[in-house]
Amino acid sequence: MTRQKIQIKKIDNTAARQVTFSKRRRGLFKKAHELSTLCDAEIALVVFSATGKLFEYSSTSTGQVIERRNLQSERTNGLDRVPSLEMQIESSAHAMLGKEIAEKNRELRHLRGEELQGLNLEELKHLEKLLEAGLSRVTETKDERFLKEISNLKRKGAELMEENQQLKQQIGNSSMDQAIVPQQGQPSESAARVWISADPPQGYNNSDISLRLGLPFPN
Amino acid sequence: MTRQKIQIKKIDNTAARQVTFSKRRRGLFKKAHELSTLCDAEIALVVFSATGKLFEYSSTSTGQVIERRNLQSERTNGLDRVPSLEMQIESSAHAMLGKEIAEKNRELRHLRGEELQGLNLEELKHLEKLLEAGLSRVTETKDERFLKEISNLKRKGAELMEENQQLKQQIGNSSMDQAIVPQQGQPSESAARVWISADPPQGYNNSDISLRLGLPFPN
DNA sequence: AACTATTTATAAGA
DNA sequence: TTCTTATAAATAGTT
Repeated sequence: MTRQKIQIKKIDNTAARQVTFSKRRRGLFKKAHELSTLCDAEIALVVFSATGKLFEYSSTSTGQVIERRNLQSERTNGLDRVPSLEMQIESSAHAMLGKEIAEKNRELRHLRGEELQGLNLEELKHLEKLLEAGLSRVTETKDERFLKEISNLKRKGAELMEENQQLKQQIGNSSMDQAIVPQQGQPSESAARVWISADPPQGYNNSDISLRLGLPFPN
Repeated sequence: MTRQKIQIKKIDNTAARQVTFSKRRRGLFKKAHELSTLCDAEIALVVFSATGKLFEYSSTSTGQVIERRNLQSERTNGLDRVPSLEMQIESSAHAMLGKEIAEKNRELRHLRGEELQGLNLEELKHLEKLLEAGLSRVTETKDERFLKEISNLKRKGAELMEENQQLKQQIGNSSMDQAIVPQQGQPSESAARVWISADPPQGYNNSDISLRLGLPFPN
């Protein structure tokens, strides 16, 4: 556009082309910057050279402008959205996770005895075995838990009985020296009062204990 | 840049700014196109006016150039990647699906009687009930399936017996007229030969049938 | 990278 | 918005 007007078509000479690319690229970026400054515009300019080198200019951030463009073109039409390789990967990953969830749901329904019509006899038998095994393990664990509670309670009961005995002895001893303790009850009755807010002192069996302590198995 | 040189700073007058925006935008797009043509460059130019209007030029497709840019900057650094609102949404959806799968896996393991140590007595009891219910449904379905097979086989057996009877009669009749049929056997024995490649003709019970027809429950 | 003749872009005005 | 036009800016070809 000086010395001689040129045709706007690809420059054949490689060296000349690269020189022109450098010059014009600078000019283009300058113009882009002037426009954004003068007119308060948000601009992103991405340029790949013929050799694949990336140059970019942006008034703010290229990513930000691209995102804004995506939102904009999403609103107007659905066309020319950037599919984004990552997005495609994410989508297929999403689909796979969805399938996995569907499969697990199917498994769970089967284990709950639902939707069995699609299963053949072999599968039903396998499922039954699975459930029997699971059930026996769960029952076993539950029973172990019960037994542990029971032995805990037994131990606590024994400890309390022992403490009770000691208290009885204390009371018996001090009633000889001091008049503070009321003398109208039998020693066993006054000792029993220690138990009022806890457990009955005597005559309980294991199941009695668990119920009276308000354990979480009311049936 | 003519009649008078201007400062590169925001034009205050709104009307003047809009005029300049139009003029310079056209110039910028023209320059971008010339660069892409002359130097075989791939260009995307995205411009938002101060009023939010979107203008874009691209030598190929804006989306394509953006995608190429994303790949490029992914290779060089991890910076300024377009986070993309959708990508963020996808990511959190991904995380939620992941959690859902983890939860379902936990449920499945519990139903298989695994990892029960984290459950309390209430939960164990609930799990046990669930398994009992599931197991009873599965067993029921399985047994129904067995019974259906059995009645099917009974019906087939009855049909075959009837056919057998008819064949016996046919043979009995034709042996009177023709010498082709060998006479050395009892009528019942020659009739029995019809069964050779199928089923035994007589003396079976239901379980016999099911076994001999090779049904899919060998145990 | 620098020069410069020319073309091109465009500010201001209509 | 478009046209005009004086002038600033960009740049093709050369060094």
